[in-house]
Amino acid sequence: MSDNDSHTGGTSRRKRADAQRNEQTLLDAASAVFVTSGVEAPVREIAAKAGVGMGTIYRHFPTRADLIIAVYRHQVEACAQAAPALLASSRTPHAALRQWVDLFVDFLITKHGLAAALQSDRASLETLHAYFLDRLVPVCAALLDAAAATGEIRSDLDAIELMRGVGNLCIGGASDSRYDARRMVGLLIAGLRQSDDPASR
Amino acid sequence: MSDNDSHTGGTSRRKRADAQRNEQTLLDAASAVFVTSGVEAPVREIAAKAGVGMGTIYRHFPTRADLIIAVYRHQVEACAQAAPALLASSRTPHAALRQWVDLFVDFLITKHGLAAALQSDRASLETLHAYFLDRLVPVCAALLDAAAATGEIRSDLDAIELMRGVGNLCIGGASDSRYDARRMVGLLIAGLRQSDDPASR
DNA sequence: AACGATACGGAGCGCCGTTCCGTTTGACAA
DNA sequence: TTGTCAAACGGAACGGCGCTCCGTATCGTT
Repeated sequence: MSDNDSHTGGTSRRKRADAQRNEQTLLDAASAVFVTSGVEAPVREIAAKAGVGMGTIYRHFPTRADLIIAVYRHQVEACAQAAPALLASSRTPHAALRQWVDLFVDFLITKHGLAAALQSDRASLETLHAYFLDRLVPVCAALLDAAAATGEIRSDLDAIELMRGVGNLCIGGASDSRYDARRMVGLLIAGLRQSDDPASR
Repeated sequence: MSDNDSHTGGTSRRKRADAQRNEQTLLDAASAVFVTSGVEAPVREIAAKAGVGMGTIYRHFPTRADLIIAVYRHQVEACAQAAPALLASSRTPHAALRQWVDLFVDFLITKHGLAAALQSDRASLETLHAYFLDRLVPVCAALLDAAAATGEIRSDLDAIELMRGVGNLCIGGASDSRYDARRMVGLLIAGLRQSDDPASR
């Protein structure tokens, strides 16, 4: 629709060469800055690192969310596509769910501040929110449904809620030796198990 | 200790009346603004609500953390002091722990943005961090130890870690019908149980 | 070579936290 | 009551930030 399509009206206008170069330069710069300063790094810092002006960065990525999404799209995609394989290779759906959540957690805690950005209700980040949810919630839901079908876990929990919980647990998970996000998420997933133990209630 | 004592050095200087009034006015204003705009509300908004200048608010509460602490001190204290009673009245230490965490969660999710502020690593909020941890971690540790002593729960978890996990889960817990922080925390606490079920591992 | 269309750069605006200092006010002694 | 001064006040001002806007430069085509 709004894409610069290469077929409507024949071989129409393609994106200019310098624009393509700048987009890639910006992605590389943002990726580097996100590592050192987190995803909330000043826009000016990214622009400076890329050696471009403020206008350029906003033209390519109108909101910070667009930039973050572009930088991490590949890894999110990989995470999403790993689910079916895990489900097929694991002994139980619950094990597959656990492994998949591990992948997601690894991704989140290595991206400084991303988990926090994901949970933030800042309006400028709603696109980010939507992207992650749209892409990963169905994947998570499939794993959840499979595990619920075998009776391994309770079935009264939405994928959205679980993902938000996992995302929340990953906030501040890096660079703090007193907090291990992986362990907390492990607890959460363990708590998900259907318990026949009457003492639990 | 740090109070303006009325005896040291005889009847020495007491705090001026207008200063006392302004401090109370500021606490009331901040309390109101925190409800409507969250704990990250602009300082100017609080000053305006109280009808004082910028200088006044910073003189009474040098950092935002000081203000937040002053506003919520009573409730934190109540939460801390509830623990022994719960431990005495509950049938098991785990039940006491669950009830106490419920209290803590109720407190966090009703204060718009407080949970997020607690986890933020902004340097200006380190006082807030320290206050909550100093006050509540020992309380939580006592409950945790009691439950571990009976073998009800695993014993390899620090109170700090649990509290951070619970705090994290409460982020964004209000005003979002798709996410129930209480339920997530319930899962976490359930996952804490010592499981003799071999299928869990 | 000439000319649109496209993209670029950075000055500028508004918001925010924080500081700083000239002015006002309350408390106490004379 | 009045005088005095430390204490407290208020808000202008500064630096940093996100974001916009438009004059300028560059690309790709004729």
